[in-house]
Amino acid sequence: MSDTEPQHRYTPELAGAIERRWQEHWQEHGTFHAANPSGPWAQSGTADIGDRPKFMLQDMFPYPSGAGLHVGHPLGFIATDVIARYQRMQGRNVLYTLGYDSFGLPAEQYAVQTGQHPRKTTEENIETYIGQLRRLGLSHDDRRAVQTIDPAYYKWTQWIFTRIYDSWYDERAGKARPIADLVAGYESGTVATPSGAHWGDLTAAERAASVDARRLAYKSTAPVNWAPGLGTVVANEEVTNEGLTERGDFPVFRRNLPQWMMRITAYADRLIDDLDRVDWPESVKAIQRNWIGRSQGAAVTFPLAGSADGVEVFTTRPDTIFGATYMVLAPEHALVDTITPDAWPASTDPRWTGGAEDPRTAVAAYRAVASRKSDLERQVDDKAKTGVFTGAYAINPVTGQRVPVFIADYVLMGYGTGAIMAVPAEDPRDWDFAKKFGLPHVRTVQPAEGHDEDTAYTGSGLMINSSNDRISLNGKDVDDAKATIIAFLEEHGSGHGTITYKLRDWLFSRQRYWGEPFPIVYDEDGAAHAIPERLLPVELPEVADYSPKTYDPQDADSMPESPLGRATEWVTVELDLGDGPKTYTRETDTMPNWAGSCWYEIRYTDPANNERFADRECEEYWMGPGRGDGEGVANDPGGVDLYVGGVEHAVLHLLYARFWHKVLFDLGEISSSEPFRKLFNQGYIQAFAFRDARGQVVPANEVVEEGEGPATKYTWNGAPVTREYGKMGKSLKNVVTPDEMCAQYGADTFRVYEMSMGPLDMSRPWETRAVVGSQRFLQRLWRNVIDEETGALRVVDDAPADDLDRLLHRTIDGVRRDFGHLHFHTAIAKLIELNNVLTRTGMAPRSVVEPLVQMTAPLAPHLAEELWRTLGHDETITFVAFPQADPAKLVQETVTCVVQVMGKVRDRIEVSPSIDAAELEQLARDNAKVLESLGDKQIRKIVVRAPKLVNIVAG
RNA sequence: GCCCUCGUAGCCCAAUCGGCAGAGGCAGGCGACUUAAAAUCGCCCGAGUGCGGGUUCGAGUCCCGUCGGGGGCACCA
Repeated sequence: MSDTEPQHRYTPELAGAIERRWQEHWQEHGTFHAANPSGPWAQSGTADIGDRPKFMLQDMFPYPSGAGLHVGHPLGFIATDVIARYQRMQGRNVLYTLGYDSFGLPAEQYAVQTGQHPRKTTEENIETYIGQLRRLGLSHDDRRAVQTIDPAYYKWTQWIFTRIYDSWYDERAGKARPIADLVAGYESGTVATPSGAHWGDLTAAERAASVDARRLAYKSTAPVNWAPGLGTVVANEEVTNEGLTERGDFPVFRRNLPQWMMRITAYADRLIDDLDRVDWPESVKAIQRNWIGRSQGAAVTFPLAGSADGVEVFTTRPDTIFGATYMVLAPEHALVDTITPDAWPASTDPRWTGGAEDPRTAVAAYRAVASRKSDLERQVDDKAKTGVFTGAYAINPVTGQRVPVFIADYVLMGYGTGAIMAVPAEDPRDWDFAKKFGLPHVRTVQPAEGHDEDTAYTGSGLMINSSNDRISLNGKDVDDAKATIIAFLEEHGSGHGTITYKLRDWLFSRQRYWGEPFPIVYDEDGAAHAIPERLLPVELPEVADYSPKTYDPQDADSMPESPLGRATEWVTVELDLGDGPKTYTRETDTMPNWAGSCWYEIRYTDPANNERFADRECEEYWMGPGRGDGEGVANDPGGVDLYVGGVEHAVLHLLYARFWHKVLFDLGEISSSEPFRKLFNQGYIQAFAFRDARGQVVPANEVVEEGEGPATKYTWNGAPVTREYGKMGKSLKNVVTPDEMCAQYGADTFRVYEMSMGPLDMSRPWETRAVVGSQRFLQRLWRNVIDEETGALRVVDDAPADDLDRLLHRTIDGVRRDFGHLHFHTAIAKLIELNNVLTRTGMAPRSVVEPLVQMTAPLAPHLAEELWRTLGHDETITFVAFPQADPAKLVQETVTCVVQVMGKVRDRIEVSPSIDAAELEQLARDNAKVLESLGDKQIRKIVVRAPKLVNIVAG
């Protein structure tokens, strides 16, 4: 076979050789090293920053799993590489690299399974990734490829933690400030202490507590998500809506445990409001807004019957307060103990008591059951409302009616005030509960015509049954009623308008080994102290057993236990924190794996810096507001010019990273107030999987396909199999790797194929047999430049034919536009089209071939470099200016004008592009085919869109 | 249940502002080259846009409804 093959054909073997050669060339020359404005790389690689504009782009850095990459993973990486290369050809200084997120649960679990140290497996996995990716020719600045497990990196992760720890959120200033300012505020009395006491009257411990209460990173005992099967607590964001952990699907229980938290809730408003300043997909903005869940309403206090105390509730429907016929507290609510009497009030409905002799027994029993329920179980018995009467009554502040107070787990402690006023007539959940417990309802909004009388009414309407001797809401619409009643409540001291959020503080502790240690030690009194910068990093110690203590997944009463707690020699440490050497105890929890990814984009700008997490000048150069694509944009927050990644990080990583970024901004450490100015979500490459009659997965690449369309039959070893569509993975036996593709076709072909499959943001199925199309394109391009038999240059210096020249400029114009919109698939189509014309004419003028090679360079860089060199250029094509379209050549000499009668095409005429409407109309009126189809019909109207269309309306 | 997306040829996908439904690729067919096959080259084939309404001179595109795929949220008061 190979004897007959032309010697200089662009075969996979030749492609592979070319690719390796250029990859070495780039490596050797530091071609992709980006210069910084200051520091060691102020002059770098091929150039200094000069007065070139900058462009910073990146992928969401990968978490290297043991399985290596399949063809779906590099999709985003290839896309960003195309953009990076395109931007370089536009003359921009481009910051583009790829680091590794490498602390965290999966690495640890994998290490536990294989009995190896997580560092070893993690580093091996990273090596595998680097090897696989190197083969693709990605133009990363490899000097900037940070790894979160590197102590030189996590030193600064820990340092940022201490900065957050040493900060508080000043609501009046609307930003974070150093903790010293808080102490000064407490001292001067301009900031009230939590207890309201004078600073001077507080003991040292009370003062410390007052400061701790305001820190942005704080330790507290609060209900957290405890997953016994995982042996650690997890953040709210890491619990799926089934109430299972995102990693491993373990049940989650609510437990009160002392844990480190991040006060992300202080930033709720800014995290929502600043979404208006970034260029992100609306869907991701919607997800974040929804997650933060800002809702406007009122806090209303219901006095307790026979007591001076009251219960504060949060409601978004204060207008319905006249219909509040009972109240519900969350089972964990602090007031429950104080309000619950010893005995049931006279004539208590037996349905309310849970069968208990007295309220205290009923409440205790209900609380026990509720606390043992995992989130999953709460989901499962969904609509069935449960609860018990506390024995206490409150007073509806507008009706004066006594209303019974219940506890029920459909009210959550973590939201609002953990207490509600229940309005069965206007809330379906309250309706269900009221129905079950025989509680009354009063309609306060007139339901719309035809409303089912046996349900709550949540629609709009006019208020009814809502008046007392001081106020009447009757006849008002809902919005008007809300405003009126809030004003009334405020006037009478019973309530006020307020805003509540679904977002809760970020649970930052993990009882795991494989994470950043906290830079925190405790003194003999148990008070926490931050480790000063000079003693960072706090390195992760070696331990004999790094696996966490896990439990039966259902064992709700188990307690988390950190692996670092076993490193006894490490835990006890003597330090001088400024007041002489003392013995301290280290924090043994570690940070969640999100910590390292909260600020890596900043580190990319100056990764070799040992003095600072990033030089201020570097951060400002690459990420500052009004720079790069933010130039000329009003209110630009700065940040990475383009960030590409999957939508699955919409709340986790992207919310946390924004939060840290804003804290650093507030503290004056950085100039940008958002980390990622523009976000793009790439789609996924999915794959078909096949199962036999027993439901067993069979290898997808051995399945035979016959027939077309709905009649297609799939067989494996002659037996019919069924097809399904889903993720690529080992268990589905449908994995295709980039390594296979590079071996079979070459990296350039693989890159072009991935980019040509469809729009980047859409998911699509992988189809190996279609890859050959991309190979044919590159092969034809090669053949247009180089004689396959002799290896000689085939290009001629003749001027191209006029129509070829025009096509070239249309192509340049279109490709530029497509690259700008990340529409690589249409750009490739245009390049193929131009190349096919060259193939067909059999003659390749240099003035067409060179721009074609240049335009192909971002997509198939190795091939382009090789052809560029063959064309006689010594320099890398990397920085050669991208072709410019000549506007004069974009203007067509003639345009085909469509002549329609009643919207139907009747004729096409060639006209000048500059033809005026009147002239075109006349041409259409006189057109023979038009006259024919018009017959004797009257012309009613003529729509002229010169020069492309005329539509004659007749009747 | 609510929200967001996508439905165009056998398959993957194009179609600026509403203006000729087709740029490109795969598969398929025919031909050239070949002893033959593969590869290569040339030519060809193909849908009225999931379905039903509406707006408009004109709808794949806008609006309403509906069905199907994918994703997010869900006792959040």
